[in-house]
Amino acid sequence: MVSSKDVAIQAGVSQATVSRVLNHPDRVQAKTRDKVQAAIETLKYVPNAHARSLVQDKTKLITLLSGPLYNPFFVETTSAIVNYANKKGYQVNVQFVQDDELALAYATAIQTKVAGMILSCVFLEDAIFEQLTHMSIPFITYNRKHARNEYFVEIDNKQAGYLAAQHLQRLGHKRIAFIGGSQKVSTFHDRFIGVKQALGTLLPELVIHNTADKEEVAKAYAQLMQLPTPPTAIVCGADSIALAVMDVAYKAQVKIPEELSIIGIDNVEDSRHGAIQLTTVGSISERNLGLVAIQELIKMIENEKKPCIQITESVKVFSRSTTQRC
Amino acid sequence: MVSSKDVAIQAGVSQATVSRVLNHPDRVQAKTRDKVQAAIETLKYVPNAHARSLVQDKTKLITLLSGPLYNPFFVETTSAIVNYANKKGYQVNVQFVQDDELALAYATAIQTKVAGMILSCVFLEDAIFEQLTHMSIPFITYNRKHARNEYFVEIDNKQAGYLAAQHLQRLGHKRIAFIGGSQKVSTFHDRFIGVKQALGTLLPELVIHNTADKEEVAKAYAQLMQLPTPPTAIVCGADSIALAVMDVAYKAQVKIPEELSIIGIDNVEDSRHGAIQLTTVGSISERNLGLVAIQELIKMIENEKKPCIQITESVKVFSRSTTQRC
DNA sequence: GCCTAAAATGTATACGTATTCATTTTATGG
DNA sequence: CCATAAAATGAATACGTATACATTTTAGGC
Repeated sequence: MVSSKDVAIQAGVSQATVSRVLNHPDRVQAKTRDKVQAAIETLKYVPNAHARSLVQDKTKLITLLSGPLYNPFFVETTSAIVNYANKKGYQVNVQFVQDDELALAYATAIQTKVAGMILSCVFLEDAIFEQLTHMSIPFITYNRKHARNEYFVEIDNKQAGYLAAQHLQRLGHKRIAFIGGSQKVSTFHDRFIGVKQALGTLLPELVIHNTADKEEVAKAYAQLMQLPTPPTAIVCGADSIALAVMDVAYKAQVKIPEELSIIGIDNVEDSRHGAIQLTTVGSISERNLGLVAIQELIKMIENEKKPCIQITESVKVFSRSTTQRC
Repeated sequence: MVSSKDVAIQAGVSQATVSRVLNHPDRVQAKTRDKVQAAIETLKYVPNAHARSLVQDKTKLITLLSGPLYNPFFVETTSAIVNYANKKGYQVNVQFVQDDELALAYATAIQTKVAGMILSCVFLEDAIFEQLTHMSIPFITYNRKHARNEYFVEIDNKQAGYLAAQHLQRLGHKRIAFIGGSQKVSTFHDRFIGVKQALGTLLPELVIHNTADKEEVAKAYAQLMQLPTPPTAIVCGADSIALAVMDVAYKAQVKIPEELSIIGIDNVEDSRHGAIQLTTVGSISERNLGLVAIQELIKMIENEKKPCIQITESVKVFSRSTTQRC
């Protein structure tokens, strides 16, 4: 490994000067600057980011703890986050964490001294909040939020659930089912509250929580459809769930929306596809939540101050082709 | 920031002992080990990965240079790569790089002393190869490969192109178009060669290269369909392109496959979706290319030896519902 | 040409860890 | 109980960089 010391020798200057050429080019004469640059080229020197961040006690590194990519929502947010951070000169350490491995993910993530952390996967009650605060690491959550109600970017989940259920109700549906994820996370928790607000009481047999991946959605779907009187419409707690439901429904030759109406929440890119045309609820501004979050995080990092961030985007129904009058 | 020195003081031992507790617990008495562990808990000490990698001259860090996530192929590979690497104790630095920003991506990626590098985005002729070799950084490419023909994992792209075109030909199609990406990358280059082998000469008006994102695909599609005699079938150089074509076709009320047959290459997960059912060409084993690549890379990193890796997976047609007899 | 201020460069040090080598403590066997 | 080997611990150092401080060089004004 070629170090700044090697460059210094090659250029006939001190190591400090090499460092200055890199960080404060204006503080060094043009002549010596050229000598050093030449030496850098010759030796193909590249500065060691670890040493740099060790001495400066800061890094250009951000850790992203995202949900799994089989959910297109996280595809879009991950993409936006990584690209924006890179543009701003930050490297991004990515992990796709399943809820049950969260603790491990935190542990490893914290070892790398990071400039900041951006996470989607937080439980309502989660110890990570204290830990990050204690280490004074700037952080922000997107999609989900913590019970402490600080530093988050989300859509109005209650309203989203409400509008989704209301949409089906207004189309005349009476037997409306709900398929969602864990109630331990704010997203599904709040969305379900919204659904209940719109519908009043839901029959327990028509409510399925804790589905995560495609297989579990398929199981949930099967369970609903083999009921004596199956639902005529389903509110899916997320577009990823809706897409999975559509998949199994199509494969079971069930016509959508003729035989079954489906509505999602998130308004992901995929839902707009000509072959999908999923009716869904999403933010009015159509801003990418990940992008909003990373922008806020970088502001926090670079301004060193932490005004409490609480962003909740208003939502509306995007009516497409997977719902129709009952 | 609390350091191992602080822990040492708290526990009444030397810093060296703290380090030993962390790295060679067997080399320290149970009693002192407990004292140190207690101190670690009390102070919430977490070791600094930068200092560690500085002194050891190695890291548990891998850089991934992936293609953009609007291509579902990269969604699947990124997911597999990151998850496997994490399981093996590596952090993954991710960048989604457009071909035109490749140089910048390399530059920043190299600064972080990494254990290895895994990249999809390489040009056939690309200086990165020499640079990585010079820095003796283990690396591997997936999807694309370099002209040097070393350290890659791919599918048999020529064969894939050949089979895709042949499939349409056997269905009786005469006017077959091709939409692909840059010919500077091995993937599209080879796939197009295969197409030509199967079809003999293609009319120049039916060949469109250099499409990257959705918009460009839409333009390409429009260009083809407003020809005096439009094609009856399209070979898409990648499933992502095929999906984009389907999107615009559906929105233009063009029936697939009745009015237009479409075949892709990659066999991504999305292509199996009930609402999509894209006919495509993909590896027989259906192994995730990214997974294969990361497994090989980690082997290289941990065995320190570098047998040349050249993996080309055989392919076949997955016939679904976007192609039919002309 | 000399004095002074300013600019440029060099020297020394710190960051937090792992490890080599030296030293101390413990265990073993007679 | 002592001699010796082995085990455990401590002291010192290196990794590559940035920077505060010291020193040298340059420029400016007379």
